[in-house]
This record gives sequence, structure tokens and C-alpha cells, in this order.
Amino acid sequence: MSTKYWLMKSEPDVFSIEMLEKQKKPEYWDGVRNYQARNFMRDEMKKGDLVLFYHSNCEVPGVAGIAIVSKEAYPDHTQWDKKSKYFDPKASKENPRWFMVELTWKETFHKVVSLQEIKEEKTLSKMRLVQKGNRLSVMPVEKEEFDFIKKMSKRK
DNA sequence: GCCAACGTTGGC
DNA sequence: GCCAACGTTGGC
Repeated sequence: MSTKYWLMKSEPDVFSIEMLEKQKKPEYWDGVRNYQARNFMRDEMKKGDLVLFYHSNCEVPGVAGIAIVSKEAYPDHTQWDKKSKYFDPKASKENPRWFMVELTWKETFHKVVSLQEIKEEKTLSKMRLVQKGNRLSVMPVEKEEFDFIKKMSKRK
């Protein structure tokens, strides 16, 4: 199996790449409540896949670093937790609806590759991220796009 | 904080 | 199964 590449969004106020780096342990990616995003995580994400860690809903939205999938999809426990904002009354233990993966920190970019810069690159114009109205929090990216963004993070 | 673009829900 | 109403995401 070859490595796949992904982009996952997180609000840095809630959870940032810096927090992932500091905690020195994997983070489970709970709270995904979108079927398309779930399917990507549950069906396609494999251990060792590489993830562009994207900061959304903040001053400079963009890719802030790289993480690696360290555990493949398993049921998201917050769906059964009545006190959680992610509680889903339609999910049962026998038939879980929502899944999550675990990510381990790999790299924090010296500078964030901003959404604005990404939009300016013709090479990246096919990314789902820059297409109109895209709100997916988990999406696949091409190896070429992944490598290109990594290269952009090293620019002056 | 605004609002466009979606996704989901529920009445019919 | 349609679609209006509502909720959410996320850039700005």
C-alpha cells in the first residue's frame, strides 16, 4: 500500500499544530460529523499516511504543518456521550455512525502556507480546498500538491 | 460579526 | 422524494 496524502482542518484556538507538537503524543480526531469526511477517514486513511494540518477560522488560515496517521479509524466515543456537543442520539454501540483516527505530530512549518498563497499557485488550483464552497474538514490531496505545499513552507 | 455556500432535517 | 427551514462552516 502506498502512502496517501490528506488535508485536515482544525481551528487553532481549539487545537493547533503547536499543541500537537507539545503534547508529544497522538491526538484523536473526534467530532467529525460529516459523512464524506467520515468515509475518507474510515475507508481510506491508513497508518503512515501524511496529513497537511490546516488552521481554519483564524487570522491567517493555511497549512501549518504535517502530521502522520498513527492509528486507523475506530468509533468516535463522543457520539455516545450525552454531555458532549458531538453526541448523536441515532448512534448506537452496535452500529456506530462516527469514526476517528489518531494523528501524530511530524513537522511544524516555520511559516504557515496561507490560503491566499495557495490560491495564487496554478499548480494547486485543482485542490478541493480552493474550490468554491468547500467545507470538508477532511479531504484527499495529491502527492504533487503535498510536496508543493511543503516546498512553499521553506520559501523565504 | 457578517454572510455565502452547503448539509441536514422533517413536514407533506 | 421534494424542498423550505434551519444549522454549520469558514473566509473575510
